[in-house]
Amino acid sequence: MSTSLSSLAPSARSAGGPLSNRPTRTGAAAPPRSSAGSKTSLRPDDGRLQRGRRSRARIREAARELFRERGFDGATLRAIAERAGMGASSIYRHVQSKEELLIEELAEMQEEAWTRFRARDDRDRPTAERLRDFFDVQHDLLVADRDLTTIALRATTKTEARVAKRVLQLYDRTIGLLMEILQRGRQKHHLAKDVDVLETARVLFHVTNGARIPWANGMVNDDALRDAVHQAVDLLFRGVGAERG
Amino acid sequence: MSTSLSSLAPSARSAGGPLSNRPTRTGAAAPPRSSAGSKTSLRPDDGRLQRGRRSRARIREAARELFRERGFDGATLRAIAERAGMGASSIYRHVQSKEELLIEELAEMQEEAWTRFRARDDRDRPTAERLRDFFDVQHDLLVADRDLTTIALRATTKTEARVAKRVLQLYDRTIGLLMEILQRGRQKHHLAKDVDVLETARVLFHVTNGARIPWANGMVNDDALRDAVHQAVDLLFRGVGAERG
DNA sequence: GGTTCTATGCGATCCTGTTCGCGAAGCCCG
DNA sequence: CGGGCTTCGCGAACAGGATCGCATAGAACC
Repeated sequence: MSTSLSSLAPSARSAGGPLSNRPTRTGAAAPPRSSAGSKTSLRPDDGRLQRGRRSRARIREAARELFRERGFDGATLRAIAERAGMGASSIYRHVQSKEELLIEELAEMQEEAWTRFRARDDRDRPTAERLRDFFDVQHDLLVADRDLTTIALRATTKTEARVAKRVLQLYDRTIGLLMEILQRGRQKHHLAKDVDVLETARVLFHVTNGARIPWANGMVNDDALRDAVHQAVDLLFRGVGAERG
Repeated sequence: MSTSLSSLAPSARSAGGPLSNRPTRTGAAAPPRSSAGSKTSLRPDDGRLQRGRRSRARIREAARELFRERGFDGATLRAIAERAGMGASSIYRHVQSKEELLIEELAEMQEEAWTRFRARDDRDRPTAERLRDFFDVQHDLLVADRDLTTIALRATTKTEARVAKRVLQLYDRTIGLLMEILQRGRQKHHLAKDVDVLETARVLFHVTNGARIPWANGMVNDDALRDAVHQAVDLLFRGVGAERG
């Protein structure tokens, strides 16, 4: 529980990744969920494990369907369980929390966004254009699953949960990908030479993510969101300060 | 319930305020919760209303204390009720949801931040410096109540709830205040003349807000957060694009 | 005074995410 | 085959936020 006002309080404890402070390496997906120190060889063809994987798949499918039908909050765990053909508590053999079910899809979507972007990308285009393009791809995917934005954000606010860390990892990954684009831009002298690529990537990420909050709440429509993101990129590139002397 | 994937879906429905799309006015707190169309004159000295206000005050006090003692999630509604000397369900006569209790304090804190800033501000200083200063003030207050950031964010993910809208209003207010600073900067020619002040304010807000997420999760310490915010402001002012010709 | 309306308050109850203890079935080893 | 261990699954139960219907007491109006 907690989210205490004081518990984590005093300073440090950082753990790498672009969101924290050390410019570490980016990618690398999370390891499987089997507890780290298990000594058994964990043969993947174990009959039980096979059954487990099948169950897990059924759960994910049921969850995905119900999320789309009723939204995240409307999709009861008991309903998901029923559609997956099992009791509600059994779900917890495969998943740590309800949010995790959605997070997995967020991860998948993110990968998809990057793949699509790569497919249409050309590394020689202007950097700002590439960025806008990536955000467009991401935008289109998010519009289809509005809850992803929302719940990812929400998961981020459950301080104790491993889910929060997981989401932050995903965020990190996107930031890393943005860095990749920016790095290329620096090579091609699209960027001012004193620019901190990591910091810029973070800013880009936070801005676009933040802009989606009012959107997720229906205060802004899809197109306006897209425009806002584009504007933000432009703004960041041009800078708001008076002309430099 | 809901947070549906589709319910709010198709476009528009916007409602003013800097976060949405029309640059409307900023301030103005929410009206009291009594249902809008009541015909009674609602005399504020009504004995029942007085009692109500006292109860409400007790609730807020109890809530604030318990939030500090046990954190938001750790502070049970039943515990709050007990300390306020009433049954749990009675709280709902005064408040729409638990989050609302915290949101009220967020609002208060925000006002406090602005007041403090005003006290030490000098409108003739460089714009970037004023901005950094405001964020510092805000930072100091937030460090004292870490949950505020967290829960405000969480609240924005309950899309159907009025609390979400309320938080967005608060966000709007801050954005409006940032605009005020920027506007002054434009007058004093600290800004490039083609800059969209509203958009800039939004970007500033989202960046700083976003940067607090990893901080709230203990991935980044207080000072690093402060630095990140400063860096972001600088970045935005200087722009990351190659020198303009 | 009696009637009616409204703001409060309360206890019971609901709903939903999550935990617990138990048992069954599969695998390995001797 | 028969123990030991692990993976799955289950129903019961818990916790905590929220809702409901009923009760009470001021206020307003006749």
